[in-house]
Amino acid sequence: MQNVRERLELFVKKCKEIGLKITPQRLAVYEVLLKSPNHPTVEEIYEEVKKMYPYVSLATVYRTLETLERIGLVRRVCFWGNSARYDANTSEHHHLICERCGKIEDIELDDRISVPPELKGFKTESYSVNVYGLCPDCRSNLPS
Amino acid sequence: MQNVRERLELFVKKCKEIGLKITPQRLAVYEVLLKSPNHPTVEEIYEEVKKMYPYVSLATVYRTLETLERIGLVRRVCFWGNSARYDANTSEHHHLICERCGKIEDIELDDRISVPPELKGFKTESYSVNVYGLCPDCRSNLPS
DNA sequence: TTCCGTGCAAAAATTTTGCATCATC
DNA sequence: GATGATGCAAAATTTTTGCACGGAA
Repeated sequence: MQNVRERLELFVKKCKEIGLKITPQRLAVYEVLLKSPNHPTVEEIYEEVKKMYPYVSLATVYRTLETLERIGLVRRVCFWGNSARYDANTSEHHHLICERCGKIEDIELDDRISVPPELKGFKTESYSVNVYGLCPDCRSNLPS
Repeated sequence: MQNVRERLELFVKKCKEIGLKITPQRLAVYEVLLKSPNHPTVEEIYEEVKKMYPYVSLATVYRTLETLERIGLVRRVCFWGNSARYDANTSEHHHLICERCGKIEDIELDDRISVPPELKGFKTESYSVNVYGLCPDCRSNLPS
């Protein structure tokens, strides 16, 4: 989490390279995502950004997320439920997903998978593993 | 694909066990999913089901998918884009996803990952690997 | 006959878009 | 000052829900 500042600076640098303007809203959205331990929905990101910029628009959040995704700083992860979730950790990493409530946590795995550079005509670039299961809360409240 | 019949029979059996009624709409939705080589959106499933049952309602498709998911016959896979996609292959298997257009294909991987039965308090049950890359079409039409 | 499931339509939730204004470069 | 980003509101899309009717058990 200490590298939030660094990563924001990288973001600024990248924006300048590409010719994107650096606005407080963009920085705020990315910062929220960087500081978020889980994988927030758009609505959650919006609520958080509003704490800093009360007049921000939800449309701006959507547009910013789209931009961040396009330049590769954020990845859309939508495993469960109806709304997309976002993740600022775009490095190779993995997820633990509760099949019951949809909770998502990042995990480390010891094993590696070797993916061929080309598969079914696709040029492969990265992979991520989703582990499904039941979270502690759902294990205790098992009804149904 | 030859086991569509078997799997429909399993479905019927499962419904009887649980006390769910067997309706033509349910069978049709599941059949469409079983025969689908890719991962259709709800709308696509609806269109396909309508070919057999022109008066079927979209709400029924949504409700049926929810039911199928609940009894474990179908999994929601929503890697990209805005709408959920469904997959009748609930066994351990993996996906190849185009980062540009969202195309999804099932793949086989030689490597296995050993997942501990318990992880961060979660009781783990299964996993799946998503490989990201560029599909053949997107590789040729590369304009960014 | 008894319920569960369906269809329809309306409502709710989510995402996108048009346009005038504002801020960054 | 030029251009791109924002805010607002409206539109489009996707998903859920209420309720009366119909069909499966």
